[in-house]
Amino acid sequence: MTEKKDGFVKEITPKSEDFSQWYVDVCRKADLMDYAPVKGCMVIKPYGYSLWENIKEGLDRRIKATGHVNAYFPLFIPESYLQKEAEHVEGFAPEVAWVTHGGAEELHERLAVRPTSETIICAMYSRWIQSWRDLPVLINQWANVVRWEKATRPFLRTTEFLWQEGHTAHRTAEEAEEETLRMLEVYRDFVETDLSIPVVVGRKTEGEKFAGAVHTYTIEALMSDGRALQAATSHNLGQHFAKVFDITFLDQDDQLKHVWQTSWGMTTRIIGALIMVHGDDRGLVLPPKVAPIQVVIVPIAPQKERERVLAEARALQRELEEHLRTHLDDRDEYTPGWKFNEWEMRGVPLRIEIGPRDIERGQVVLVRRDGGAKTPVSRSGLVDVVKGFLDDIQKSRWQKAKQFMEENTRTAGSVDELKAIMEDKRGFVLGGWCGEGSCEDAVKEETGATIRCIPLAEPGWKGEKCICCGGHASHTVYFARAY
RNA sequence: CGGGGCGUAGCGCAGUUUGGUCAGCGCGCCUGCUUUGGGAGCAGGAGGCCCCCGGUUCGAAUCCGGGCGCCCCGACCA
Repeated sequence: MTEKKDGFVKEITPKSEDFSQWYVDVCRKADLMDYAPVKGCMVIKPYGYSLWENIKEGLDRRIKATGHVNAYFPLFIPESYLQKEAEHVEGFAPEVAWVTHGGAEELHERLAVRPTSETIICAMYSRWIQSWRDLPVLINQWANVVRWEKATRPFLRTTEFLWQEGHTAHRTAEEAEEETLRMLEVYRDFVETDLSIPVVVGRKTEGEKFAGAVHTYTIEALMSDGRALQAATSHNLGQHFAKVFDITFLDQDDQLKHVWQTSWGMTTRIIGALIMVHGDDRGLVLPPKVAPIQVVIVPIAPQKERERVLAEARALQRELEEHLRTHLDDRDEYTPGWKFNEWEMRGVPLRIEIGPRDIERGQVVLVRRDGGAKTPVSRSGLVDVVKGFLDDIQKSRWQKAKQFMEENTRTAGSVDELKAIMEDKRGFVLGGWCGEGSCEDAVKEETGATIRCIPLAEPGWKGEKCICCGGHASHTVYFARAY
């Protein structure tokens, strides 16, 4: 696997040869994660975790800017709590991990390791909320959750994963709906702006919505193998949980009422999306805004000039690190060429090479991860130039992904057409839908594609008839095979 | 839960068909010297419960039973 070609090392299975293997190779070669001893669990290694921290920071900032505060609820949920909301139990029961013993003693009531925190949080809200003056409650938590999955893949589906879950309670149905959409927009903005991943914004069908929700909104992204991935969801819970957990408040009109609730989340799965949207045959490609290292400096230091070059490289680093996440790779045991390949596999957006030749000319060489173009740049005023490059890389990631999504969004008038597209090209397919679950199921059975969402914005093409039954299409929806 | 693949040095693998100089290779690691603009070279060196348990046999990495684990692909989920 280590043979060279075009000067680049091939340690990664080409995408075109085996996409799944490519994905796993990138996860490992980019040093994002390692497999843990427990089935379906992984270690998020420092480089991967640093990426997650940057994602967290960008999203957390937006969550707080919309008036939410962070809190932390317990990992363990009494079984009886989980049982309260019928749809919710049914949805999560098959994948809950249970704690049955504390030390040697068997527990009187089993404890669920949270698969999501609606129930425990609602139980607390019912104690905290009494008056309309207590509303809205706008709380978010960053936590780990566990879902006992049968088939797992790094980042995309792991037994334990990290996420953020927002849980809010409101006075009116309208306010809850506004909140649900507000947070959907927060996700869209974050994913599109910081991750350069274009998404389709829409509502889930009854069959695809969250267990216990009135309805679920989603942002759906398209991976470079043509499969869709749900990047984040926002649920309008209505009063389902409020009723079973007895979350009531006395309103201004002296009436006792149930609150209206929402919940919304984004997970470490988004890292999988980042890999699959931007990565290439040489490895990871990271958008500068979330890259753990935005700029890596690789000194070209022949023995005789070693000290001189390193001194320059260090000066360069001091200058840049005030503004950017910078790393100087001054390891002596690797050659420059080795380092080039290494940092490219790890997706660092911009590399700066500095060697004796550059010092003579008062310049450095900038090399973009996307495209790999080498540009000599004057040493003076470098910070602004580098920032300009990073902005441009962020933008061009976006444009490339956007173009890919547009080119891979097709239309179908029948199940046969959809099926042909799914077998050949995949991607998003717009089609008419009558609104019946039976047609949704039949399409899935026949083509492997599910309804990813009913878009909120006009998709620019209208399906007149249901692609399945031929009846009147009440919606034009996005179909895709999904992760 | 179905289908496939795989467990031998830190990693990637060969060896298993046909039991016996079979504990091997590449990378990595350690020491030294020479090197440094796209994974450097030479020399020397360290490193093993061959996944686990049982059986067959004079003898098992290899054959037979039974476990366990991991990966991939499908169905369910973020």
